[in-house]
Amino acid sequence: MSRWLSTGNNVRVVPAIPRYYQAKARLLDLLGELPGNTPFPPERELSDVFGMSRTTIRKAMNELVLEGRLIRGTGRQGTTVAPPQHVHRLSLDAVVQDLATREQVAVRITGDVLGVESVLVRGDEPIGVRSTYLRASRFPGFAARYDRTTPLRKFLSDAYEIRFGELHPWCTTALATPRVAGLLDVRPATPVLSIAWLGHDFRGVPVERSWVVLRGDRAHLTMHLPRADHAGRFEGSAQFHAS
Amino acid sequence: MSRWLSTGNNVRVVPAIPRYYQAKARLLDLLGELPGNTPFPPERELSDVFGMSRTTIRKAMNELVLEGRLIRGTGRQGTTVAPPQHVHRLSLDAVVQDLATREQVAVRITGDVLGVESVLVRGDEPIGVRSTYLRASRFPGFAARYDRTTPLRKFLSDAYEIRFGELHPWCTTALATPRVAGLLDVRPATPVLSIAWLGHDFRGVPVERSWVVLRGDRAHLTMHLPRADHAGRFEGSAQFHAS
DNA sequence: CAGTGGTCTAGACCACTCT
DNA sequence: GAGTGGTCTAGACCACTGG
Repeated sequence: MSRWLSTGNNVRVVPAIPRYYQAKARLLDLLGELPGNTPFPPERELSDVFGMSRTTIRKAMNELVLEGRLIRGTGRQGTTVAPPQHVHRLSLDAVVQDLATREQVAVRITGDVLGVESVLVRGDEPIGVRSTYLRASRFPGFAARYDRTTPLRKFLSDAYEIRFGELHPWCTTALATPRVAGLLDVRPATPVLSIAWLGHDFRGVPVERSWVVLRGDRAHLTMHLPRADHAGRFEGSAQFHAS
Repeated sequence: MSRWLSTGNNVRVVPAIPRYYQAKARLLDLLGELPGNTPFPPERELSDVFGMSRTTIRKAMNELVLEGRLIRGTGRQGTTVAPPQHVHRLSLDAVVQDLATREQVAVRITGDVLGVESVLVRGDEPIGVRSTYLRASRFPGFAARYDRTTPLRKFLSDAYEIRFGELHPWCTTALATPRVAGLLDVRPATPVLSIAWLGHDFRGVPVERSWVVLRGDRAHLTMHLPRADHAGRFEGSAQFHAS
C-alpha cells in the first residue's frame, strides 16, 4: 500500500505536479476574480488558453463542481460561477423528528414494508432526501390515515400511540445513487452526507428504520453535546457508547 | 437549472444509459463473485473484453474505488478487490474528547495560534485527522508541558483548569485536500466526513477550535439522542437548536 | 444554427512494482 | 523486462439551450 506522499503543498504520485492540478490552481485564481452567477469561460476556450486538452481542463473543473465552486448548465447555458453559498444548518433533532421542510411525500407499500419518502427543502432548493421504513402490519391503514404534512414521528406517536426510546444515529459519507442524485439535482456519485438510525419504542422493539441523505455542499448537520465534567466525560442523560 | 431526470433506475442526461454506467454494473457483478484481496482484471483487459476504451473503464472503476469496493496499487500490484470492510464506529464523544487512538501528535505555534494535530488510527489504518487550535497566550508552556498522549481536553482541564461548557459540533462532507489525503492514505479529492466545533469554557469564552476529518469509507460517526416525549421533543438536558 | 457540456475513443508516455 | 495504474492528447459525436 503506497501512501500519497505530499511534499509541501503538492502531491507526488506520477508527475511531480499533475497538469490538471496546475489547471485547478489557475481556475481558482480566475474564480476569485469573478462574482457569483457570472458565466465561466467555456472548456474549449480554457483548453486553448491554457494549452491543455479539454479532458485535462474538465478534470480540474469537475473537482471545482464537486466543491461547489462552479455550477454546470446544459446547452447554451454553460458553466457559471457559484454564488456565495447559503449553507443550511440542519439540526440532528430536526432531521430525526422530521421537522425540516418537506415536499413530495410519497408512501409505498411492498409486502410488509411501508416506505415513506420525502424531499427536504430549504429556500426552494432540494437539500436532502428522507426515507423511513416501517412494518406495515404494525401500522394498519397508514397510507390512508397519514396526512403527509404532520412530522412523521409525531404522527406515529399520536395515531398509533408509539412511545419512542432513545436513538443512536450514525453518520457517514456516501456517493449519491442515480435515484438520489435525481431528487437532489446533483450528478450521480456526488458526495453526500448520510444519517441513519433505528428507532425503537420504549420497550426496545424496533419500529422505525430511517435514512436521510443530505447534500454536503448545501447542508450541515448540527449536533449538541452537553457540558463535560472534569474527567472528560459528559454529564447528564446523554450517554455515548465507547468506541 | 436542469434536473438530472431519472427514469426508473437509470439517469437520462445525454445517452439513455452512459456506457461507463453499464461498465460499472458489469464490474459490480464481477466484484460479487470475487473474494476480498484477490487481484482484479487490469484495465486494459477489461477494456478489451467489454469493447470499451480504457478511459470509459477507468471512469467506472474510479467510482468503485471511491465507494471502497476496489483498491488500487501502483506498478505490478494492480487493482485488488477490497476485502469486506471493517467500518469503525467512532462516537462523537470519543472524537470530541480526543479518546480515539492517536499517533504522530504534532504541536505547532504560529504567532498566538497553537496548533495540535494528530492522526486517528484504528487497527493500523489511519482513519482520521484531528486538528485543534488554541490561543497560545492562554496556555503558556503548552508545547513543553503536553505529553502528547493524554487526551487533549483532559490535559487542558487538568493542567490549565479549563472547565468546558456545552458544545454544538457541526458535520458535513468535504473533499480531502492533498495534505489530508496524504495523511489518510487516500487520493486527493476523496470524500471525507468533516466534524468541527468551537469549544467555550463555562463562562462562554471561546477556547478551543477543533476540526476532525474522517475517512468516510472506514469510519462512521455515532451519536446519541435521548428519549423524546410525546410532543416530539427530546427530554432532559439535551436541547437542540431549532432548524 | 452555433455553442455548450457530457461522453467516448484510440492512442501515447510515465513511474512504479513484481518476477 | 513486462505489466500495471496515472496522466494526457486530439480528436469525435450527441443532447441540449439560446438567440
